[in-house]
Amino acid sequence: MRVRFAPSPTGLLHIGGLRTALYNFLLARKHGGTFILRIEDTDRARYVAEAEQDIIDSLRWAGMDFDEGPGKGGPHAPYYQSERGDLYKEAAEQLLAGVHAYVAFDTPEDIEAMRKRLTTKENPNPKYDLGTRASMTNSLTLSEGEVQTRLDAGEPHVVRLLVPEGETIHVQDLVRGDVAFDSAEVDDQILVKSDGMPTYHLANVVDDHEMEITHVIRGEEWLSSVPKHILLYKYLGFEPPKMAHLPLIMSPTGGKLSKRSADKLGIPVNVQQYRDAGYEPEALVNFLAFLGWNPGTEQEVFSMDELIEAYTVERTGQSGVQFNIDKLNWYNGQFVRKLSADEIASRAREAVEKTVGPISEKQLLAVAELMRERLTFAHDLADSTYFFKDPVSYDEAGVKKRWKEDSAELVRLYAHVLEAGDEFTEASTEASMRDLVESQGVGFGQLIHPVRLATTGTTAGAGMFETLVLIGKDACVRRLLSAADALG
RNA sequence: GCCGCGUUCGUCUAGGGGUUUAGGACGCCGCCCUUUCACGGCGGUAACACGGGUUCAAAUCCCGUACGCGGUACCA
Repeated sequence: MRVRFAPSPTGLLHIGGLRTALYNFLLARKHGGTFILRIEDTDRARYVAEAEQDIIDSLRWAGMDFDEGPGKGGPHAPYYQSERGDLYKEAAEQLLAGVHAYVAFDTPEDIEAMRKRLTTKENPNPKYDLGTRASMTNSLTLSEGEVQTRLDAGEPHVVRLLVPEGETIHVQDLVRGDVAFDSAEVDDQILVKSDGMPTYHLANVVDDHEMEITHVIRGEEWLSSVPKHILLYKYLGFEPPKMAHLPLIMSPTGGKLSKRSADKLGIPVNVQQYRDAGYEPEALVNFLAFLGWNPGTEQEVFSMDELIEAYTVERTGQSGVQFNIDKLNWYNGQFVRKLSADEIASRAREAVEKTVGPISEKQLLAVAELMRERLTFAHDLADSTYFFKDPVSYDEAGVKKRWKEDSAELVRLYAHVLEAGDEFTEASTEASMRDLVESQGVGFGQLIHPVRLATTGTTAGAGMFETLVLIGKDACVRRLLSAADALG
């Protein structure tokens, strides 16, 4: 089994692309097959130089190493379509020789004029097909000599697929079953552009055959191109690979998840943005795997190895799926909690130091250990600045709810008790608080809530006494006293 | 317009003739745990697009309609 991920380097890798790569990767790993990366850089106008490195980095980050491809080589190198021109040229010549393709000299203006002439309400997109090819300038309408003369003169031309008449073209799609197309609906696709580069359709068919690809898994946007590919496989004498067309990822507001629509909703689309936002790669992978696929069990959280084990193409869904960032975030929390305190600390360090300045490894580790259950992202640690700095303000709603008439007095008393004590441990801080409330004849809550407010500035957090110990005796006393002054 | 694909809770989905008072997950709400917040546990909210057929029986099969998505490029 050999599968490929074949992106076009026109921009940063999109999560839809990552999901396509993932399904290919899972299939290959499950069956001990080969996962190939091929760069489809035949569109010189849309080429983006940084894109290739981004694709490679993103795949590695996500834990999907490829077996053959750029920088890695392999038996079918090179893995750039721009460097495989001879193969496409040869194929085009073979098609021309078998009269399954023809040369066309029409200029873009000619085609534009033809379309304008033929456009009606019923036919808003006239095609260059078996209905119109006879009225155009090509090797089907020109004499052999005339064609040769133009070719010799170096006249710009393209090579087009000669689509047959009256055929029904079938595809056995792994996720959709039998899909049939009438050849009358298929246009005479350009196979070789006037700059000599192949179009996707030709290059893709030639490469998939030459690289011995057995399974093509790609987005549904390709389904309507399949009849062209089937024809090419047939005319070239190639065996078509098995195909699976994936449901598209849609925006939460409907429509496809484009860069623009996502930006508007504040949803990242590029893998790099997820990486920068602090997502765990396993979480993104798990989430993406479940966007259009499910294992048929009730397990939701999967490691990459478990996904490989569980994956089957047959369980792929058929309808478009909406992107849901809440679920992704939930997955992220699941994976963050699986991390060691050490890993959480190293991921959070940059964000924490950015808000509170340099801190010791020991301290950061202790905070990570204490707060881990409360995190959605590792860098959420940076939100709890009170572990490192005195609070500069107190949560307004919290003060209103928890800070009573007697709070300042009680907090001061507690500060004095802590200051006088020899010990400063979870046990000692709790014991002195319990003693104090008893001697003052007040409820436990009347002290602990104001103490939390005074020492952290918030009403939420980990266990109070563990938190106090981490903050440290001097800082606790100082904070209690200054809060008592500030809040009265 | 034409062609192709699709349509089960708000979202991701299970279920593919009787097992279903349609199951799970996210979200939301409530309760429990608890000094708080989270985690966790328990419970709740909420769906078979519509209309015809086939059948003893349809979410499940067939047809139609509606709606959504994709394609209709010398882009991939």
